[in-house]
Amino acid sequence: MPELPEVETTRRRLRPLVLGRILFQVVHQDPVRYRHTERAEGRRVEEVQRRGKFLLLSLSGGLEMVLHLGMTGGFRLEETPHTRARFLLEGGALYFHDPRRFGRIWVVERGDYREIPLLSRLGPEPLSPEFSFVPFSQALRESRKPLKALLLEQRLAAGVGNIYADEALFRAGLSPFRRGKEVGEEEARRLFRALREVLSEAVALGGSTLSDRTYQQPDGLPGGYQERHAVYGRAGLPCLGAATPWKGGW
DNA sequence: ATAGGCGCCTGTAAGC
DNA sequence: TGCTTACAGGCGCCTA
Repeated sequence: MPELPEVETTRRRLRPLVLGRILFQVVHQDPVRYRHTERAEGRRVEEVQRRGKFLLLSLSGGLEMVLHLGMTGGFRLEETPHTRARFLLEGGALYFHDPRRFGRIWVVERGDYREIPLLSRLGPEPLSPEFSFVPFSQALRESRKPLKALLLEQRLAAGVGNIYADEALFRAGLSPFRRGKEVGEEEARRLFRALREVLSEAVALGGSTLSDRTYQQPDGLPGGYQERHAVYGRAGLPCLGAATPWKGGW
């Protein structure tokens, strides 16, 4: 569930905690999920960036630590029953918490993503100036897949998951079952715009913390966008601004 | 090219 | 109350 807004919020909170510090050791017992972390030891953290749902920590010596939070991954300031890796840093420790263990860590030569195929084929950042309508609508129309599936693929735009795919489609007034190639110019424009709006609003509010509280910031703070969800997790609930649940069908 | 299914993983909700 | 089963979902992978 950490999607672009949650990962971006994590990046912003994590950055001041690690920037310029030496990473002494990454302690864990899972060399399959957390690859080559020993390469990072003794390196300084030079920058903390995000690409789609990936966190990218530039390390001294031309290395890079890539993290994917999976569904339940996140950083905590203290140990938890689900601490999977301990980051021992100059000036303190950070704990990688991940109950379902879908999170992954790699340490690679900077920019060498051969071990991380998804990162290599990621589409454009939807909140960057490089996200432009023409290639977006062109890619839409080249596919017969349902819009929801297309949004989840990370090719049209990087960082969109279940929550924001649903929210953007709803805001654009498009059914998730519509096929890419059936979408007209005006509809494509609405989707393009809705994606940017929904994602930037969610970033501004610190992402979405669902009722399972699986996503939270290192200091335990929740996000604020869950209260704005128009559709995600709202099956059977009243429409926003309406008194009774929707009784319609598809 | 696309669809469907499984596996990974564990907490929680729902059903009996 | 206690047990079992279903579900959640990001992603890879396999088969049809």
